[in-house]
Amino acid sequence: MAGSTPRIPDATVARLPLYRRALLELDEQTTANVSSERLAEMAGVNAAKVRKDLSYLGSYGTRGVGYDVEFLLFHVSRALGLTSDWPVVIVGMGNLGQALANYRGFTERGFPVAALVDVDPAKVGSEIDGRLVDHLDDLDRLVAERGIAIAIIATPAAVAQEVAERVVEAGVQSVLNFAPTVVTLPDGVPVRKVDLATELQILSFYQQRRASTSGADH
Amino acid sequence: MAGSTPRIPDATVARLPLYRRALLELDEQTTANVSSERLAEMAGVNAAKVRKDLSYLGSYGTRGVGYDVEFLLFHVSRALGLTSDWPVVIVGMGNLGQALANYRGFTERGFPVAALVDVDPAKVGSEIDGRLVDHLDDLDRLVAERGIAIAIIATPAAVAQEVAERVVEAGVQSVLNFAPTVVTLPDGVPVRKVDLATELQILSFYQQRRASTSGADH
DNA sequence: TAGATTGTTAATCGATTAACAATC
DNA sequence: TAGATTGTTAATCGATTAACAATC
Repeated sequence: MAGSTPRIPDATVARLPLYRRALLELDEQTTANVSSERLAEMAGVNAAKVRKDLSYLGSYGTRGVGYDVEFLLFHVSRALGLTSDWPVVIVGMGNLGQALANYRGFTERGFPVAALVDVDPAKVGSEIDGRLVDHLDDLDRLVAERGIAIAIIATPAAVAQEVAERVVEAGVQSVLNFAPTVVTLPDGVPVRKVDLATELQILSFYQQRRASTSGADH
Repeated sequence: MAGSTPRIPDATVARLPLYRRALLELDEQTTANVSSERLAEMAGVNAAKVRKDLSYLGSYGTRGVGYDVEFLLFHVSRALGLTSDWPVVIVGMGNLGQALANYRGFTERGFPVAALVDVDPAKVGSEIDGRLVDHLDDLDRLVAERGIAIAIIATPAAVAQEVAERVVEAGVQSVLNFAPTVVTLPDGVPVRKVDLATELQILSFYQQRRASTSGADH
C-alpha cells in the first residue's frame, strides 16, 4: 500500500538506543540543539551514519542548525516503542536470575520487574530483593494481571526452549534469553540473546589476534 | 608476507562461540562426528554459513563425512584463544557489579573472577560472595600478581571512561563495558559493550513493529 | 560405483561512507 | 549573502546464501 513507512534496517534499530541515551544526557544538560557531528561523537559512531539512521525515522532536523534535542528524543523514543513502560518477568531464580532480579537498571529504564518465577519449591514463596517469587504455573495469571510484555529467561540451558514456549503461551510478546542455548520461537515473536561468557570469548579472540599481529616480541 | 592466515571476518568471530558451545554439547554426548547441517541447527544459523565460517579457520572437515567433533572443538577453541583461562577483574561493586560478582558463569567458562575493586571506603575491605573487595589503587599490583587479562567495567557512566583508561594503564588487555556509556580506548585495545536495557529497548522496537504490521485489530 | 557432505565460487543482499545539493 | 548542517545519492565494502565441483 502507498504511504507506508520504509522499513528501518536492523543495524539502525540496534543504534537507536545509543542515540537515545546521548539525547537524554543532552536533555538533562538542557542543551536545546545538537548536530549529527556531536551526536556521533557521543554515540561513538560517525556523523554520516547518524544522519542516515535518523533519516529513516523521518526528517526531524533543520539544515544549517541541527536537531532539536527534545523533539528528536521524542521521535527516537516513539520509534523504539518507549512511550510507555514494559513490565518484565524474570524466569529462573538461579544464580544469574537472582543477579538480574537485584539489578536496578531494568526498572530504572522503563522495564519494571513485575514478577519473578521459578519451579523450585525451595525458592517459590521466598523473597528476592523484597519481591515474592511465584511459581511458573501462575504465569498466565501474572502476565494478565500485571500486563507483562517481556520475559527474561535465566533458566538452565536444558529447559530454556520449553520455558520460552510456555511464556509465549502465557501471552508474553518478546523474549530476552540469557540461557546459554539457542531458543527458537514461532511466528515472529522477537527473541534476543545475551550471553556474558560469549562476550568474553569474543574479546579473547581479538586480544589474541592483537598479541600475534603486533610484533611477536617477548 | 606470504602464508599469513586470512583475516577472520567479525561476523564469523561473533559466531564461533555458538559453534563451540554446540561442539561441547556433542562432545559430552560422545558424538564423534557432526555435519554442517546438524551444527547449523544447534547454533541456529544455516549450513552454508557454518561451512563458510569454519573454512576461515582451515580445512578441518572431511567431505562425505562431516567434522570430527573433538578435532573441530580444539581448533575453534584455539582460534578463540581459549586454550587457557583468562582471569578477569570486575571494577565497580554497585548494584550491577555485585550481581556480576555473584554470577558463577564467568569462572565456570574459563574466565575466573580474580579480583573485585571499588573506590568506596564502605565497600573496600568487605567481602562479596566470599571474595575480598580491593581498592582501585591496588589495580597495578592485582593485575600483575594475578595475571589479569580482562576488566569488566560496572561503574557509573560518569567515571567509566576514566576507569577504562586506568585499567589499561594497569596492564589489562581487553575491556568489557557494562556502564551505560561509550568508552573509547587507545591503540587496538578491544572493547565490547553489553547493555541490558539496550537489549530490552531493541525488543520493544520489534514487538511494536510486529503489533503494528500484523493487523491493527483490537 | 553411489551417496554424502565439504570447501569454494559467484551472485545477491544489506550496511557503511564520502560527497554534495538542498536549505536553514 | 555567507556559513553551517541536514538529507540523500551513489560508490564501496562486507556478509549471506545457493549452487556445485571436489572428494571422501
